[in-house]
Amino acid sequence: MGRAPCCDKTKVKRGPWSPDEDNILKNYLEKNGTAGNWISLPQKAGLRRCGKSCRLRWLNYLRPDIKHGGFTEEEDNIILTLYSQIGSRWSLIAANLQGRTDNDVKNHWNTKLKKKFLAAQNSYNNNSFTNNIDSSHDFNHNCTRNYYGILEATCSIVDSNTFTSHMDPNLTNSSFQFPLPSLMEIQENDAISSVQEDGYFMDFSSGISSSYYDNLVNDFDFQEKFIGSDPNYSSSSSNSTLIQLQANNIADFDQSIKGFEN
DNA sequence: AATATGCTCAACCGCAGGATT
DNA sequence: GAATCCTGCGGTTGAGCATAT
Repeated sequence: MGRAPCCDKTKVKRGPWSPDEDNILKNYLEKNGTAGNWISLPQKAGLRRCGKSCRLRWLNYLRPDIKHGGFTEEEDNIILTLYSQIGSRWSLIAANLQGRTDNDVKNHWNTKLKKKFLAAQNSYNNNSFTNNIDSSHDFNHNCTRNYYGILEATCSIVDSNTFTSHMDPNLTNSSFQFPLPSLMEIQENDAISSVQEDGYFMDFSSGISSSYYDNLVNDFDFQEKFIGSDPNYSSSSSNSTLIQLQANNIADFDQSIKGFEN
């Protein structure tokens, strides 16, 4: 047996709401609330509308705390960050934005942010990263995640007066971005990159997916250097596995980082 | 000025799942 | 336990507006 429709569609009004209807709904809800039942609300309020339509109109437009107007850059960043972590869970994303509804966020994503997001991903993923480190130099190194979910690494060459780039003699420090194949595969702060005296390392103390691992090893020419218990994360009840990957090629590091310069 | 195309966003739809009968 | 009700959610649609040709 099929599900009964929530209302008789031949007897309710559809389409855009008039100012009068808005007033009736707003006044009724401010006085009475929903009383826990949207389906019976339109009849009580004197509206020829489906209960679902009333609910949507209230939640997405009439509620007093709704913020109308364009999204700020900060809001964009929050949406992009959360989308990279949880996907299209619009209601959860909207819950992190004061005064925004899931419908607003979804529309904004579909019309503006999706293109921005995909363009950024394609741009990073099309760059092949050859991870070459000149081990004769000392680097300060730092990794953060930007709001596209891309891991950004910044290398500063500490002993810059001894460093000579083949591509650019003036290059003493730079930053590059390390594309992630999938935004959901590594949790924030799981990857700790480091430049050590014998090469470029990425350590994963918890949760590296097999596809990301394969990507590092095959596409980016990393090799497995160490796999075992991580002393920094072990406790009496559990141990974490440490996977350490080392870059194979050392030769053209300055060329690589120049290619990923901001 | 007229028409085509693209964009925005309010509204609708169907489904999932929890609550109630 | 099954049937039904209701809410909330994400995907989609289409009217209206803006811009390009």
